[in-house]
Amino acid sequence: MEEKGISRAVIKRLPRYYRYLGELLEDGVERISSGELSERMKVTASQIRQDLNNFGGFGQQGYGYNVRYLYSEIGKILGLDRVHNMIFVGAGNLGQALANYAAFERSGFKTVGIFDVNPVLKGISVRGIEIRMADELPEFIKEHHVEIAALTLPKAKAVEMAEILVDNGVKAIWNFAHTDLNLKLPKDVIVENVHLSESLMRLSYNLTRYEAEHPKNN
Amino acid sequence: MEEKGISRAVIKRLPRYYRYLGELLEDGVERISSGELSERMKVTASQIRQDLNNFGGFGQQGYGYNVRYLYSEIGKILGLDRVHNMIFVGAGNLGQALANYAAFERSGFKTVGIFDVNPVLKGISVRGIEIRMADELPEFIKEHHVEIAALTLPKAKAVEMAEILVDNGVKAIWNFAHTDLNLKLPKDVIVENVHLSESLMRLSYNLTRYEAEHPKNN
DNA sequence: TAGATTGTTAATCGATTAACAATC
DNA sequence: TAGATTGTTAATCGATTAACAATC
Repeated sequence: MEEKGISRAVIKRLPRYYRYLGELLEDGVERISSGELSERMKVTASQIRQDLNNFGGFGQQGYGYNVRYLYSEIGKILGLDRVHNMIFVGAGNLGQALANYAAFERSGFKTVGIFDVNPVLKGISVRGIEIRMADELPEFIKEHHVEIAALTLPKAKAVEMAEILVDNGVKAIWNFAHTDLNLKLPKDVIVENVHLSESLMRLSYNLTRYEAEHPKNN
Repeated sequence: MEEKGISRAVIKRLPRYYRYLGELLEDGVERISSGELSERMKVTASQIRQDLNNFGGFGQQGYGYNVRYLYSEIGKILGLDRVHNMIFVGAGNLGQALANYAAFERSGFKTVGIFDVNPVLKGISVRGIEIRMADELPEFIKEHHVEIAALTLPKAKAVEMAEILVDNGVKAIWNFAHTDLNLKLPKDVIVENVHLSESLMRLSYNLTRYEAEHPKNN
Protein backbone atom coordinates (compact mmCIF):
# COMPACT_ATOMS: atom_id res chain seq x y z
CA MET A 1 0.00 0.00 0.00
CA GLU A 2 2.43 2.64 -1.14
CA GLU A 3 -0.38 5.18 -1.61
CA LYS A 4 -1.12 5.32 2.10
CA GLY A 5 -1.73 8.52 3.97
CA ILE A 6 -1.56 10.98 1.12
CA SER A 7 -2.61 14.33 2.52
CA ARG A 8 -5.98 15.82 1.60
CA ALA A 9 -4.22 18.89 0.21
CA VAL A 10 -2.40 16.78 -2.36
CA ILE A 11 -5.53 14.88 -3.37
CA LYS A 12 -7.39 18.13 -3.83
CA ARG A 13 -4.78 19.25 -6.34
CA LEU A 14 -4.68 16.06 -8.41
CA PRO A 15 -7.78 16.76 -10.54
CA ARG A 16 -6.35 20.14 -11.40
CA TYR A 17 -3.09 18.59 -12.62
CA TYR A 18 -5.20 16.17 -14.61
CA ARG A 19 -7.12 19.00 -16.24
CA TYR A 20 -3.99 20.93 -17.22
CA LEU A 21 -2.33 17.80 -18.57
CA GLY A 22 -5.46 17.04 -20.60
CA GLU A 23 -5.28 20.50 -22.15
CA LEU A 24 -1.59 20.08 -22.94
CA LEU A 25 -2.38 16.77 -24.55
CA GLU A 26 -5.05 18.40 -26.70
CA ASP A 27 -2.55 21.05 -27.69
CA GLY A 28 -0.19 18.35 -28.84
CA VAL A 29 2.46 19.05 -26.17
CA GLU A 30 4.57 15.94 -25.67
CA ARG A 31 6.69 16.72 -22.64
CA ILE A 32 6.67 19.30 -19.87
CA SER A 33 8.98 20.17 -16.99
CA SER A 34 7.77 20.98 -13.51
CA GLY A 35 9.07 24.50 -14.15
CA GLU A 36 6.92 25.08 -17.22
CA LEU A 37 3.87 23.52 -15.64
CA SER A 38 4.36 25.61 -12.51
CA GLU A 39 4.27 28.75 -14.61
CA ARG A 40 1.01 27.78 -16.29
CA MET A 41 -0.70 26.65 -13.12
CA LYS A 42 0.73 29.33 -10.84
CA VAL A 43 2.03 26.92 -8.26
CA THR A 44 5.64 26.21 -7.36
CA ALA A 45 7.60 23.63 -9.33
CA SER A 46 8.65 22.21 -6.01
CA GLN A 47 5.05 21.52 -5.08
CA ILE A 48 4.38 19.76 -8.35
CA ARG A 49 7.37 17.47 -7.92
CA GLN A 50 6.52 16.80 -4.27
CA ASP A 51 2.91 16.04 -5.10
CA LEU A 52 3.71 13.66 -7.93
CA ASN A 53 6.38 11.86 -5.95
CA ASN A 54 3.77 10.82 -3.44
CA PHE A 55 2.67 8.33 -6.07
CA GLY A 56 5.99 7.42 -7.64
CA GLY A 57 8.58 8.85 -10.00
CA PHE A 58 6.76 9.75 -13.18
CA GLY A 59 9.46 12.00 -14.59
CA GLN A 60 12.93 11.68 -15.96
CA GLN A 61 15.92 13.80 -15.01
CA GLY A 62 16.97 16.19 -17.70
CA TYR A 63 13.75 15.59 -19.63
CA GLY A 64 10.76 16.37 -17.48
CA TYR A 65 7.43 14.56 -17.69
CA ASN A 66 5.86 12.85 -20.66
CA VAL A 67 2.44 14.48 -20.89
CA ARG A 68 0.53 11.49 -22.19
CA TYR A 69 2.06 9.12 -19.65
CA LEU A 70 1.58 11.45 -16.68
CA TYR A 71 -2.02 12.18 -17.72
CA SER A 72 -2.75 8.49 -17.90
CA GLU A 73 -1.07 7.75 -14.56
CA ILE A 74 -2.96 10.49 -12.71
CA GLY A 75 -6.13 9.20 -14.35
CA LYS A 76 -5.43 5.78 -12.87
CA ILE A 77 -4.73 7.25 -9.44
CA LEU A 78 -8.06 9.08 -9.61
CA GLY A 79 -9.81 5.89 -10.69
CA LEU A 80 -10.81 7.31 -14.06
CA ASP A 81 -9.56 4.26 -15.93
CA ARG A 82 -12.75 2.38 -15.33
CA VAL A 83 -16.51 2.99 -15.39
CA HIS A 84 -18.39 3.90 -12.21
CA ASN A 85 -22.12 3.36 -12.21
CA MET A 86 -23.88 6.35 -10.70
CA ILE A 87 -27.46 7.25 -9.88
CA PHE A 88 -29.11 10.54 -9.04
CA VAL A 89 -31.43 10.57 -6.06
CA GLY A 90 -33.62 13.63 -6.28
CA ALA A 91 -34.90 14.55 -9.74
CA GLY A 92 -35.61 18.21 -9.08
CA ASN A 93 -33.94 20.97 -11.05
CA LEU A 94 -30.42 20.25 -9.88
CA GLY A 95 -30.69 16.48 -10.18
CA GLN A 96 -32.08 16.68 -13.71
CA ALA A 97 -29.52 19.28 -14.73
CA LEU A 98 -26.58 17.23 -13.51
CA ALA A 99 -27.99 14.01 -14.96
CA ASN A 100 -28.29 15.84 -18.25
CA TYR A 101 -24.70 16.98 -18.11
CA ALA A 102 -22.98 14.48 -20.34
CA ALA A 103 -19.41 15.54 -19.50
CA PHE A 104 -19.16 13.32 -16.39
CA GLU A 105 -19.81 10.37 -18.65
CA ARG A 106 -16.57 11.05 -20.50
CA SER A 107 -14.61 10.65 -17.25
CA GLY A 108 -16.20 7.27 -16.63
CA PHE A 109 -19.14 8.25 -14.43
CA LYS A 110 -22.07 6.54 -16.04
CA THR A 111 -25.56 7.62 -15.03
CA VAL A 112 -27.65 4.46 -14.90
CA GLY A 113 -30.68 5.75 -13.00
CA ILE A 114 -32.58 8.76 -11.69
CA PHE A 115 -34.90 8.56 -8.70
CA ASP A 116 -37.40 10.68 -6.85
CA VAL A 117 -40.26 10.30 -4.41
CA ASN A 118 -42.62 12.57 -6.33
CA PRO A 119 -45.01 10.45 -8.47
CA VAL A 120 -45.54 13.39 -10.83
CA LEU A 121 -41.99 12.88 -12.11
CA LYS A 122 -42.37 9.16 -12.67
CA GLY A 123 -41.47 8.11 -16.20
CA ILE A 124 -40.16 11.48 -17.33
CA SER A 125 -37.09 10.88 -19.46
CA VAL A 126 -33.78 12.65 -18.82
CA ARG A 127 -31.15 11.94 -21.47
CA GLY A 128 -32.98 8.74 -22.28
CA ILE A 129 -33.16 7.61 -18.66
CA GLU A 130 -36.60 7.60 -17.17
CA ILE A 131 -37.16 8.78 -13.63
CA ARG A 132 -37.99 5.94 -11.23
CA MET A 133 -39.62 5.95 -7.83
CA ALA A 134 -37.44 5.72 -4.73
CA ASP A 135 -38.98 2.44 -3.58
CA GLU A 136 -37.29 0.73 -6.53
CA LEU A 137 -33.86 1.75 -5.19
CA PRO A 138 -32.84 -1.35 -3.21
CA GLU A 139 -33.39 -3.72 -6.10
CA PHE A 140 -31.96 -1.34 -8.69
CA ILE A 141 -28.74 -0.69 -6.80
CA LYS A 142 -27.93 -4.35 -6.51
CA GLU A 143 -28.94 -5.21 -10.05
CA HIS A 144 -26.98 -2.40 -11.67
CA HIS A 145 -23.94 -2.48 -9.35
CA VAL A 146 -24.37 1.17 -8.43
CA GLU A 147 -21.26 2.49 -6.69
CA ILE A 148 -22.00 6.21 -6.52
CA ALA A 149 -25.19 8.08 -5.65
CA ALA A 150 -25.53 11.80 -6.19
CA LEU A 151 -27.87 13.18 -3.54
CA THR A 152 -29.71 16.12 -5.06
CA LEU A 153 -32.60 16.54 -2.67
CA PRO A 154 -33.55 18.73 0.31
CA LYS A 155 -31.60 18.11 3.50
CA ALA A 156 -34.73 16.96 5.34
CA LYS A 157 -34.73 13.72 3.32
CA ALA A 158 -30.99 13.39 2.81
CA VAL A 159 -29.92 11.28 5.79
CA GLU A 160 -32.84 8.89 5.49
CA MET A 161 -32.19 8.35 1.79
CA ALA A 162 -28.43 8.03 2.29
CA GLU A 163 -28.99 5.24 4.78
CA ILE A 164 -31.15 3.31 2.32
CA LEU A 165 -28.53 3.76 -0.37
CA VAL A 166 -25.67 2.62 1.84
CA ASP A 167 -27.63 -0.34 3.20
CA ASN A 168 -28.12 -1.56 -0.33
CA GLY A 169 -24.53 -1.31 -1.42
CA VAL A 170 -23.78 2.23 -2.53
CA LYS A 171 -20.17 2.96 -1.60
CA ALA A 172 -19.91 6.69 -2.20
CA ILE A 173 -22.24 9.66 -1.95
CA TRP A 174 -21.87 12.89 -3.87
CA ASN A 175 -23.83 15.10 -1.53
CA PHE A 176 -25.52 18.31 -2.65
CA ALA A 177 -27.81 18.55 0.39
CA HIS A 178 -27.00 21.19 3.00
CA THR A 179 -25.89 18.84 5.69
CA ASP A 180 -22.64 17.12 6.65
CA LEU A 181 -23.55 13.60 5.65
CA ASN A 182 -20.08 12.28 6.49
CA LEU A 183 -20.82 12.91 10.19
CA LYS A 184 -24.12 11.05 9.99
CA LEU A 185 -23.12 7.87 8.16
CA PRO A 186 -20.72 5.02 8.95
CA LYS A 187 -17.12 6.20 8.68
CA ASP A 188 -16.32 3.90 5.78
CA VAL A 189 -18.92 5.49 3.50
CA ILE A 190 -17.21 7.89 1.15
CA VAL A 191 -18.90 11.29 1.16
CA GLU A 192 -17.99 14.20 -1.04
CA ASN A 193 -19.93 17.29 -0.03
CA VAL A 194 -20.57 20.03 -2.54
CA HIS A 195 -22.44 22.72 -0.57
CA LEU A 196 -23.00 25.31 -3.29
CA SER A 197 -24.44 27.84 -0.90
CA GLU A 198 -21.20 27.86 1.08
CA SER A 199 -19.28 28.54 -2.08
CA LEU A 200 -21.55 31.50 -2.78
CA MET A 201 -21.01 32.78 0.76
CA ARG A 202 -17.23 32.70 0.35
CA LEU A 203 -17.67 34.71 -2.83
CA SER A 204 -19.86 37.11 -0.89
CA TYR A 205 -17.23 37.42 1.85
CA ASN A 206 -14.56 38.38 -0.67
CA LEU A 207 -16.92 40.77 -2.41
CA THR A 208 -17.78 42.44 0.88
CA ARG A 209 -14.10 42.84 1.83
CA TYR A 210 -13.35 44.23 -1.61
CA GLU A 211 -16.13 46.78 -1.45
CA ALA A 212 -15.08 47.84 2.05
CA GLU A 213 -11.60 48.57 0.70
CA HIS A 214 -12.83 50.29 -2.47
CA PRO A 215 -15.65 52.55 -1.34
CA LYS A 216 -17.88 53.91 -4.07
CA ASN A 217 -18.96 57.52 -4.36
CA ASN A 218 -22.51 56.76 -5.47
CA MET B 1 -9.13 47.43 8.55
CA GLU B 2 -9.12 44.95 11.38
CA GLU B 3 -10.32 42.13 9.11
CA LYS B 4 -7.09 42.16 7.13
CA GLY B 5 -5.29 39.03 6.10
CA ILE B 6 -7.67 36.43 7.45
CA SER B 7 -6.43 33.09 6.18
CA ARG B 8 -8.30 31.23 3.46
CA ALA B 9 -8.70 28.26 5.78
CA VAL B 10 -10.66 30.36 8.26
CA ILE B 11 -12.87 31.90 5.58
CA LYS B 12 -13.65 28.45 4.21
CA ARG B 13 -14.98 27.43 7.61
CA LEU B 14 -17.17 30.48 8.24
CA PRO B 15 -20.17 29.37 6.15
CA ARG B 16 -20.17 26.07 8.01
CA TYR B 17 -20.32 27.84 11.37
CA TYR B 18 -23.12 29.92 9.95
CA ARG B 19 -25.06 26.84 8.91
CA TYR B 20 -24.71 25.15 12.31
CA LEU B 21 -25.68 28.32 14.14
CA GLY B 22 -28.72 28.66 11.90
CA GLU B 23 -29.79 25.15 12.82
CA LEU B 24 -29.28 25.84 16.53
CA LEU B 25 -31.37 28.98 16.14
CA GLU B 26 -34.15 26.97 14.50
CA ASP B 27 -33.95 24.50 17.35
CA GLY B 28 -34.44 27.34 19.81
CA VAL B 29 -30.98 27.05 21.38
CA GLU B 30 -30.05 30.36 23.00
CA ARG B 31 -26.42 29.96 23.93
CA ILE B 32 -23.61 27.57 23.09
CA SER B 33 -20.05 27.10 24.27
CA SER B 34 -17.13 26.41 21.98
CA GLY B 35 -16.96 22.99 23.63
CA GLU B 36 -20.53 22.03 22.76
CA LEU B 37 -20.25 23.39 19.24
CA SER B 38 -16.97 21.56 18.75
CA GLU B 39 -18.68 18.30 19.59
CA ARG B 40 -21.47 18.86 17.08
CA MET B 41 -19.21 20.03 14.30
CA LYS B 42 -16.34 17.63 15.01
CA VAL B 43 -13.70 20.30 15.13
CA THR B 44 -11.66 21.40 18.15
CA ALA B 45 -13.05 24.01 20.50
CA SER B 46 -9.72 25.73 20.20
CA GLN B 47 -10.16 26.15 16.48
CA ILE B 48 -13.62 27.62 16.91
CA ARG B 49 -12.37 30.20 19.40
CA GLN B 50 -9.33 31.03 17.27
CA ASP B 51 -11.44 31.40 14.14
CA LEU B 52 -14.02 33.66 15.75
CA ASN B 53 -11.40 35.82 17.41
CA ASN B 54 -10.07 36.78 14.03
CA PHE B 55 -13.14 38.98 13.77
CA GLY B 56 -13.55 40.10 17.36
CA GLY B 57 -14.69 38.76 20.71
CA PHE B 58 -18.22 37.48 20.21
CA GLY B 59 -18.38 35.41 23.36
CA GLN B 60 -18.47 35.96 27.06
CA GLN B 61 -16.35 34.20 29.65
CA GLY B 62 -18.28 31.74 31.76
CA TYR B 63 -21.26 31.91 29.39
CA GLY B 64 -20.23 31.02 25.88
CA TYR B 65 -21.74 32.49 22.74
CA ASN B 66 -25.22 33.85 22.21
CA VAL B 67 -26.48 31.91 19.22
CA ARG B 68 -28.63 34.63 17.70
CA TYR B 69 -25.93 37.27 18.07
CA LEU B 70 -23.13 35.11 16.72
CA TYR B 71 -25.27 33.99 13.78
CA SER B 72 -26.03 37.57 12.93
CA GLU B 73 -22.39 38.68 13.26
CA ILE B 74 -21.08 35.90 11.02
CA GLY B 75 -23.85 36.79 8.56
CA LYS B 76 -22.53 40.35 8.47
CA ILE B 77 -18.95 39.15 8.00
CA LEU B 78 -20.10 37.03 5.07
CA GLY B 79 -22.01 39.98 3.61
CA LEU B 80 -25.38 38.26 3.97
CA ASP B 81 -26.95 41.29 5.62
CA ARG B 82 -27.68 42.92 2.30
CA VAL B 83 -28.97 41.97 -1.14
CA HIS B 84 -26.59 41.10 -3.97
CA ASN B 85 -27.93 41.29 -7.48
CA MET B 86 -26.88 38.26 -9.48
CA ILE B 87 -27.28 37.09 -13.05
CA PHE B 88 -26.77 33.73 -14.69
CA VAL B 89 -24.80 33.67 -17.89
CA GLY B 90 -25.49 30.40 -19.68
CA ALA B 91 -29.08 29.16 -19.56
CA GLY B 92 -28.39 25.51 -20.25
CA ASN B 93 -29.39 22.78 -17.81
CA LEU B 94 -27.14 23.90 -15.00
CA GLY B 95 -27.85 27.60 -15.38
CA GLN B 96 -31.61 27.07 -15.41
CA ALA B 97 -31.43 24.63 -12.49
CA LEU B 98 -29.46 27.03 -10.31
CA ALA B 99 -31.58 30.00 -11.32
CA ASN B 100 -34.60 27.95 -10.31
CA TYR B 101 -33.11 27.15 -6.95
CA ALA B 102 -34.81 29.65 -4.70
CA ALA B 103 -32.69 28.98 -1.61
CA PHE B 104 -29.91 31.40 -2.61
CA GLU B 105 -32.52 34.15 -2.63
CA ARG B 106 -33.05 33.63 1.10
CA SER B 107 -29.38 34.41 1.77
CA GLY B 108 -29.66 37.66 -0.15
CA PHE B 109 -28.53 36.56 -3.60
CA LYS B 110 -31.22 37.90 -5.88
CA THR B 111 -31.39 36.58 -9.42
CA VAL B 112 -32.28 39.52 -11.62
CA GLY B 113 -31.45 38.09 -15.03
CA ILE B 114 -30.62 35.02 -17.08
CA PHE B 115 -28.67 35.19 -20.33
CA ASP B 116 -27.61 32.97 -23.18
CA VAL B 117 -26.36 33.25 -26.73
CA ASN B 118 -28.78 30.66 -28.12
CA PRO B 119 -31.78 32.42 -29.71
CA VAL B 120 -33.91 29.31 -29.20
CA LEU B 121 -33.92 30.04 -25.47
CA LYS B 122 -34.92 33.68 -25.85
CA GLY B 123 -37.98 34.57 -23.83
CA ILE B 124 -38.28 31.28 -21.99
CA SER B 125 -39.23 32.02 -18.41
CA VAL B 126 -37.33 30.60 -15.44
CA ARG B 127 -38.94 31.37 -12.10
CA GLY B 128 -40.63 34.33 -13.71
CA ILE B 129 -37.44 35.68 -15.22
CA GLU B 130 -37.23 35.48 -18.98
CA ILE B 131 -34.01 34.46 -20.68
CA ARG B 132 -32.34 37.35 -22.47
CA MET B 133 -29.73 37.42 -25.22
CA ALA B 134 -26.09 38.05 -24.29
CA ASP B 135 -25.85 41.24 -26.33
CA GLU B 136 -28.16 42.90 -23.83
CA LEU B 137 -25.64 42.28 -21.04
CA PRO B 138 -23.71 45.58 -20.98
CA GLU B 139 -26.81 47.70 -20.60
CA PHE B 140 -28.51 45.30 -18.22
CA ILE B 141 -25.55 45.05 -15.82
CA LYS B 142 -25.35 48.80 -15.41
CA GLU B 143 -29.08 49.33 -15.15
CA HIS B 144 -29.65 46.62 -12.56
CA HIS B 145 -26.43 47.12 -10.56
CA VAL B 146 -25.40 43.51 -11.06
CA GLU B 147 -22.57 42.56 -8.69
CA ILE B 148 -22.33 38.82 -9.21
CA ALA B 149 -22.47 36.73 -12.37
CA ALA B 150 -22.75 32.97 -12.27
CA LEU B 151 -20.98 31.55 -15.31
CA THR B 152 -22.77 28.38 -16.31
CA LEU B 153 -21.50 27.84 -19.82
CA PRO B 154 -18.86 25.76 -21.63
CA LYS B 155 -15.25 26.76 -20.98
CA ALA B 156 -14.73 27.73 -24.62
CA LYS B 157 -16.91 30.82 -24.11
CA ALA B 158 -16.11 31.46 -20.44
CA VAL B 159 -13.14 33.84 -20.64
CA GLU B 160 -14.66 35.92 -23.43
CA MET B 161 -17.94 36.29 -21.53
CA ALA B 162 -16.20 36.99 -18.23
CA GLU B 163 -14.32 39.86 -19.80
CA ILE B 164 -17.53 41.43 -21.07
CA LEU B 165 -19.09 41.05 -17.64
CA VAL B 166 -16.14 42.60 -15.83
CA ASP B 167 -15.82 45.44 -18.32
CA ASN B 168 -19.40 46.39 -17.60
CA GLY B 169 -19.14 46.41 -13.85
CA VAL B 170 -19.60 42.87 -12.53
CA LYS B 171 -17.40 42.53 -9.45
CA ALA B 172 -17.53 38.80 -8.76
CA ILE B 173 -17.85 35.67 -10.84
CA TRP B 174 -19.22 32.37 -9.62
CA ASN B 175 -17.52 30.14 -12.13
CA PHE B 176 -18.85 26.72 -13.11
CA ALA B 177 -16.80 26.45 -16.32
CA HIS B 178 -13.84 24.07 -16.31
CA THR B 179 -11.17 26.67 -16.37
CA ASP B 180 -9.29 28.75 -13.80
CA LEU B 181 -10.84 32.10 -14.52
CA ASN B 182 -8.98 33.78 -11.66
CA LEU B 183 -5.74 33.31 -13.62
CA LYS B 184 -7.24 34.86 -16.74
CA LEU B 185 -8.88 38.00 -15.36
CA PRO B 186 -7.57 41.10 -13.58
CA LYS B 187 -6.46 40.25 -10.04
CA ASP B 188 -9.09 42.42 -8.42
CA VAL B 189 -11.98 40.45 -9.94
CA ILE B 190 -13.36 38.06 -7.35
CA VAL B 191 -13.63 34.55 -8.73
CA GLU B 192 -15.11 31.59 -6.91
CA ASN B 193 -14.54 28.41 -8.89
CA VAL B 194 -16.87 25.47 -8.43
CA HIS B 195 -15.44 22.74 -10.71
CA LEU B 196 -17.95 19.95 -10.09
CA SER B 197 -15.99 17.45 -12.14
CA GLU B 198 -12.99 17.85 -9.81
CA SER B 199 -15.23 17.15 -6.85
CA LEU B 200 -16.40 13.97 -8.52
CA MET B 201 -12.79 12.97 -9.20
CA ARG B 202 -11.87 13.36 -5.54
CA LEU B 203 -14.80 11.12 -4.69
CA SER B 204 -13.54 8.64 -7.26
CA TYR B 205 -10.04 8.76 -5.76
CA ASN B 206 -11.37 7.89 -2.33
CA LEU B 207 -13.61 5.20 -3.76
CA THR B 208 -10.68 3.66 -5.61
CA ARG B 209 -8.47 3.66 -2.50
CA TYR B 210 -11.29 2.14 -0.47
CA GLU B 211 -11.88 -0.64 -2.97
CA ALA B 212 -8.16 -1.38 -3.17
CA GLU B 213 -8.12 -1.87 0.59
CA HIS B 214 -11.35 -3.89 0.70
CA PRO B 215 -11.07 -6.33 -2.20
CA LYS B 216 -14.28 -8.04 -3.24
CA ASN B 217 -14.59 -11.73 -3.99
CA ASN B 218 -16.90 -11.30 -6.94
C1' DT C 1 -17.66 34.27 45.43
C1' DA C 2 -16.80 29.90 42.71
C1' DG C 3 -17.33 27.77 38.34
C1' DA C 4 -17.30 28.10 33.66
C1' DT C 5 -15.61 29.45 29.54
C1' DT C 6 -13.58 32.82 26.77
C1' DG C 7 -9.56 35.24 24.52
C1' DT C 8 -4.89 34.73 23.65
C1' DT C 9 -0.17 33.17 23.98
C1' DA C 10 2.89 29.35 23.40
C1' DA C 11 3.85 24.63 21.56
C1' DT C 12 3.11 21.38 18.07
C1' DC C 13 2.15 19.71 13.87
C1' DG C 14 1.86 19.55 8.92
C1' DA C 15 2.38 21.53 4.49
C1' DT C 16 5.06 24.35 1.39
C1' DT C 17 9.27 25.96 -0.42
C1' DA C 18 14.21 25.87 -1.13
C1' DA C 19 18.29 23.53 -2.12
C1' DC C 20 21.04 20.21 -4.17
C1' DA C 21 22.85 15.66 -5.17
C1' DA C 22 21.50 12.05 -8.38
C1' DT C 23 20.93 10.94 -13.03
C1' DC C 24 19.04 11.01 -17.60
C1' DT D 1 30.24 14.69 -21.90
C1' DA D 2 27.58 18.91 -20.35
C1' DG D 3 23.11 20.66 -19.43
C1' DA D 4 18.78 20.03 -17.71
C1' DT D 5 15.66 18.58 -14.58
C1' DT D 6 14.08 15.25 -11.47
C1' DG D 7 13.62 13.06 -6.78
C1' DT D 8 14.38 13.96 -2.17
C1' DT D 9 16.23 15.95 2.03
C1' DA D 10 16.38 20.02 4.85
C1' DA D 11 14.54 24.67 6.10
C1' DT D 12 10.72 27.61 6.46
C1' DC D 13 6.33 28.91 6.95
C1' DG D 14 1.59 28.71 8.40
C1' DA D 15 -2.17 26.51 10.59
C1' DT D 16 -3.87 23.79 14.37
C1' DT D 17 -3.95 22.45 19.05
C1' DA D 18 -2.90 22.93 23.90
C1' DA D 19 -2.61 25.58 27.88
C1' DC D 20 -3.87 28.98 30.95
C1' DA D 21 -4.57 33.63 32.72
C1' DA D 22 -8.39 36.88 32.37
C1' DT D 23 -13.03 37.64 33.40
C1' DC D 24 -17.95 37.11 33.30
